[in-house]
Amino acid sequence: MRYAQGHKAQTRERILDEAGVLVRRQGLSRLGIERAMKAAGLTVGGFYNHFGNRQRFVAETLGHMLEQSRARLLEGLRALKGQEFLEAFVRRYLSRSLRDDVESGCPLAATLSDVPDSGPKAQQVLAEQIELLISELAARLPGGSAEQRRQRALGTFAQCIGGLSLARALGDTPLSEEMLRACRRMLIPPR
Amino acid sequence: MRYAQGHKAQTRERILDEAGVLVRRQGLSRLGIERAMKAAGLTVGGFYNHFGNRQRFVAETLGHMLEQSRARLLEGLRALKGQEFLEAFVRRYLSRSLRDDVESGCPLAATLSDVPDSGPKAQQVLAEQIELLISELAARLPGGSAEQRRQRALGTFAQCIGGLSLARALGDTPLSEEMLRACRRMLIPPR
DNA sequence: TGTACATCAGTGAACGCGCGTTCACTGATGTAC
DNA sequence: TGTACATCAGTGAACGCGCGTTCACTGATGTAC
Repeated sequence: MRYAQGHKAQTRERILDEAGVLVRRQGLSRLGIERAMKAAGLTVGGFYNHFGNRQRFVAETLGHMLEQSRARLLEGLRALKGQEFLEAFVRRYLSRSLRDDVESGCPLAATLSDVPDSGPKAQQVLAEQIELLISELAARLPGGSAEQRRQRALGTFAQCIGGLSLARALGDTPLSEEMLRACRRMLIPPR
Repeated sequence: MRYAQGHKAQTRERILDEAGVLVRRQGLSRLGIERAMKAAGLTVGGFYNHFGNRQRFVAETLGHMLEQSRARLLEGLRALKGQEFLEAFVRRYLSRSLRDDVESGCPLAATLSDVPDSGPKAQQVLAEQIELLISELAARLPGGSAEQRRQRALGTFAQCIGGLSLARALGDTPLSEEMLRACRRMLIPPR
């Protein structure tokens, strides 16, 4: 081999990392090959040494991003259970900081509507990642049976995603703040 | 004047109608001038007789679409109030038919993430339309004070949007159905 | 140890394509006389 | 009533640009002898 073992794999990882940043900023559909390569310190031509074509690249970037973001979303919450976990998760998700920190925040909101146009592979990756997140939520949420907790996980997550998407789209308006607060209160009723 | 009064205005309306269909199918960011004009039975060149540039066109299409869709969303529900209204609205919104009927269904899900990149005018239009919908919901939902009903409207709507977006992105998977059902149940607790 | 060769990650120029925008033109209609 | 002119919605070709993709090439490294 030409380089130290894993050099190519490292480069590939770096491209995916940088692509993830671009996608968070501008959405899946605007992910450009030249821009992603440039962000990784490379030129366009080398792209096809790592990825078959743009569609496969998009699907891989999506998976890479969602893996990272799922880990970050649950970071430090692994010890919590029940009501405590619910409150911590919702407060983290529906926060001004997650709304404004587009680059490291949750990419799902900026990504969901582009997935159907990004090919079946991307859709499959999305379904897998959501399933994983829902399972992890369901395992920690309060509630009775496993089925009840799973339903709660689905509903809670949908409201988080919807609230965050709306708050981001509403930008700097007062309505944006109001939206975050209303969703938090609905998911965490004051005791 | 050259044509019967209002001819130009009618053409403009037709372009916006057709553009709306395209946006529902492919999202705001993929709205192309040539395609929109062709769909309206015209050629590219005439576009600038009606709209200043693409960005303004996108904002106008967004407003046009959201006006239409708000009317359709509340159609036939104007007489209902309180719990009855809530149930009817949620059942209509979080249904398989609204999920699959992308072309006449709610365009917000396919549009939200593109708005920040579509200029300040588009963002303003979005905020106005959401405010209108929230007000109409708040006026009809069950609950105590006006403030409480407004919060409920915000939260309910966020969950509807989130659930629909996720269900659409998940496509034909079982998870998609599950998502719709869980959100419906969470918003309409069985009595 | 030294030399020739093979490998292959990355380069850089070129391509065809779709896009937003511009612009000189057309031709049907309304208006002035 | 008839004729010449003005208006203007719509046409169609052209433009520059960014994009995904291709491909001949480079040059640093590992391997064979």
